[in-house]
Amino acid sequence: MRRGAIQKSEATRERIYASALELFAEKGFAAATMREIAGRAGCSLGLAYHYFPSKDGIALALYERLLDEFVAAAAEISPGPVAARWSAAMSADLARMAPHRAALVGLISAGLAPGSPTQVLGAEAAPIRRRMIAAFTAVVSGARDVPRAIAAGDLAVLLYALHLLIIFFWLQDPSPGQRTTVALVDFGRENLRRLGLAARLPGFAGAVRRLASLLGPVLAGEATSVESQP
Amino acid sequence: MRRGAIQKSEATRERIYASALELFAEKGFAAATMREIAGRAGCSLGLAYHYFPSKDGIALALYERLLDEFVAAAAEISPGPVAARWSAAMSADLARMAPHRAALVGLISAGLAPGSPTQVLGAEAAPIRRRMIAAFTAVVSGARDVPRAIAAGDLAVLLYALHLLIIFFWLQDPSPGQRTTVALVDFGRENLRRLGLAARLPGFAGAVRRLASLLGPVLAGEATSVESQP
DNA sequence: TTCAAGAATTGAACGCGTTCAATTCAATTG
DNA sequence: CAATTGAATTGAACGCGTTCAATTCTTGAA
Repeated sequence: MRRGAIQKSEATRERIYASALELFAEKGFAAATMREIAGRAGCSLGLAYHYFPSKDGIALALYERLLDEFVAAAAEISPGPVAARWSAAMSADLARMAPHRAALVGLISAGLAPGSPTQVLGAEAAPIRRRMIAAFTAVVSGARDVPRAIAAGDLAVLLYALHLLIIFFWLQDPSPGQRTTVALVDFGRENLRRLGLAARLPGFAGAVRRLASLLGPVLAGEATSVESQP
Repeated sequence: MRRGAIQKSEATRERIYASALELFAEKGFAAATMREIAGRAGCSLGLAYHYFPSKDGIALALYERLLDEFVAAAAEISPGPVAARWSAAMSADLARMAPHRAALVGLISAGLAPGSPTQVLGAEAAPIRRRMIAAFTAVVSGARDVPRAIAAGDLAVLLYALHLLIIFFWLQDPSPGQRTTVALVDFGRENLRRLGLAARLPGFAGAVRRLASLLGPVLAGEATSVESQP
């Protein structure tokens, strides 16, 4: 096997991937069948399984591309207040994901089943979650207006949790064009803008630290194993 | 057909329901097969589908029982501060759901697929969501310490949204005994206790109203249809 | 040119959730 | 006591995602 063959197999893989994304968008994740995906790609059913481990796996490949784009885009956001940087990152992410809503719904649905390799809070997806937290740390660190009382790492954990919530909501948002989700991002930006004021309130910084300490280990994938109690 | 037959068919239905719950708990929702459920109930596969529309439908029947219990329990909570009433409702709900985590994971997973009758934010589940909002309205109304600036209906919508979030998190919570979720409820109670102070801050009451106005229509199932734009 | 080796590709098969025409059964009616 | 009616029940069948032994194709070495 040589250069030509590698390109050919890569092209086949790409054809399967592309026809899958088309069908997911056309008829939804569940209604798109692997046989139809293979058929449109001009190959047999078995070959689709040679290139992808499962139907979910195709959606996962899409998600990983989007993840890379998110991380790259987060590093490029122009300096400014956290509120502006966060909302820029979220808006751009939603825009990138918009054409793939159906595929991502399928992924999330599979990602809730325990034992699945794509489980959202599962051990196998921990590296993905850590990359996202790192990306949000970059978003926070590039801002000058984050109060001293609030650790950048804590804020990054909370913004990632908020990101997860907003994506979940967006996938289900029944409003036309998902405009409620857009309004939710606006709402988040307005309130993030008041972070400096809020941080002066007694108890606020402590609450942020506490919430981050609860969610952080779960999201980063630490201390999630069940210890035996004597 | 008379009394005796009705009782017999009800008993059959209950046998299928019970063996399904057993198997969900034993091996998880996905690994429990309809053939095995029917087999343990001592009937044929087809009969299970005579009594339940689908595998998800069995989990939905469980959820509806839990919903009834939640509504009834919410009405029985002793008077006191909102924080205490909310945390009592949540703790009791988690305790009731604990034995059925696996079944509920299956339900939630199905409830994210668009077009499914069990879709969490879908039109068909709107009556269920309205009942939950009504139950939370009762929780709020039974408290004397809710600030005037915050409408009971708005707070109920937000507490229901928080309930959904906490249940979602609980279903995925990898910490032993889901202790992180318990800590999250404690955290919520502590912060709800400060609602009176927070309500005095400029902008807080407005933010509550705004968020409730965004989430309310989606949760209550209003204005979710796509209007044609001229 | 021949050949062995490994990649690319196939399609039959499995168990799953689900459907449905057919059958059995029990109870009311004439 | 049949006859009838409708519910309770069955099991074969369908299409799905997935697996895998078998086959074809490609390529570098002899």
